[in-house]
Amino acid sequence: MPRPSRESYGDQKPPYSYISLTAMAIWSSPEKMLPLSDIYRFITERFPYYRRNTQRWQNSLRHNLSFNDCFIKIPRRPDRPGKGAYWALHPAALDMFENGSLLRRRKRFKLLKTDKDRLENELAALANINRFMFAPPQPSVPDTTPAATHLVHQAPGTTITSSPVQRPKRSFTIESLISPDKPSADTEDDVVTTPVTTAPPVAFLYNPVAVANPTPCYGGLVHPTSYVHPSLVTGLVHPHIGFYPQHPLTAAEHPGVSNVFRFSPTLRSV
DNA sequence: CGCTAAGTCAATG
DNA sequence: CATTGACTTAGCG
Repeated sequence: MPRPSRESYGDQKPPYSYISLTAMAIWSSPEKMLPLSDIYRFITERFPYYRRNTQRWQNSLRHNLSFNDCFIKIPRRPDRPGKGAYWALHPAALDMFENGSLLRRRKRFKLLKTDKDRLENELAALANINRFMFAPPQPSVPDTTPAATHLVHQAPGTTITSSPVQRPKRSFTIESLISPDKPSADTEDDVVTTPVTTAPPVAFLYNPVAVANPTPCYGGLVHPTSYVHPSLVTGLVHPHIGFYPQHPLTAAEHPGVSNVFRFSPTLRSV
């Protein structure tokens, strides 16, 4: 035996809840988001216990994904093969297990209805953008070089109803759980160092925790974990979606889609 | 022990 | 694959 390698619980049930397991899987991925199938794979590869009764626990796990606000479903980019959406962690839920058991959180992570609705709107809009961005003609994926050329445009009536989501807490504990397997010089320690920027950053990272490195955008860099004021947002950057300049989508042309470009109070720095 | 998070079963899109 | 509900099980203060 070369080495035990994995956190070998053998065939014994690991001391983690489905939520913990799922969070680990998602967090271990480069993009911080995974399709269901990959979440399954992560779990079965690491924990032999879950190689049996798959029907049962996978059903439960799915139940968790839908039921818990800490998981957000992000539409798959049409130009990526595979089925099902991607699942990510809600940025505000990263400290879910902090000073708590991995078997049972102290409290359930629940979004305020208002915040939940907003998120839903944004994600719905995201799906719309996908359709239009990857329309029939040809999939011009503006992934690598954004080249945005549009001015800041504060959406009319963009009220920043900053709900009292105080999160001055720490980072993630899941991180350490999966580290033995993943050296990744991923997230540095300089997290949280760049709160509210006042200058150049002009893009809004839809899923701030999804990208390992700062994403170059029009006008400067935006740290994945930084808060970007809505008035500075000219487009949207998402690791899975690419860059979307605000221009092509005006409230007028695409009613109901404009709010994609508004900053969501629920997605502040972590 | 009580509270409530977590897990199960299963119907329904 | 995803959502939901009704119900059971079980962590933890």
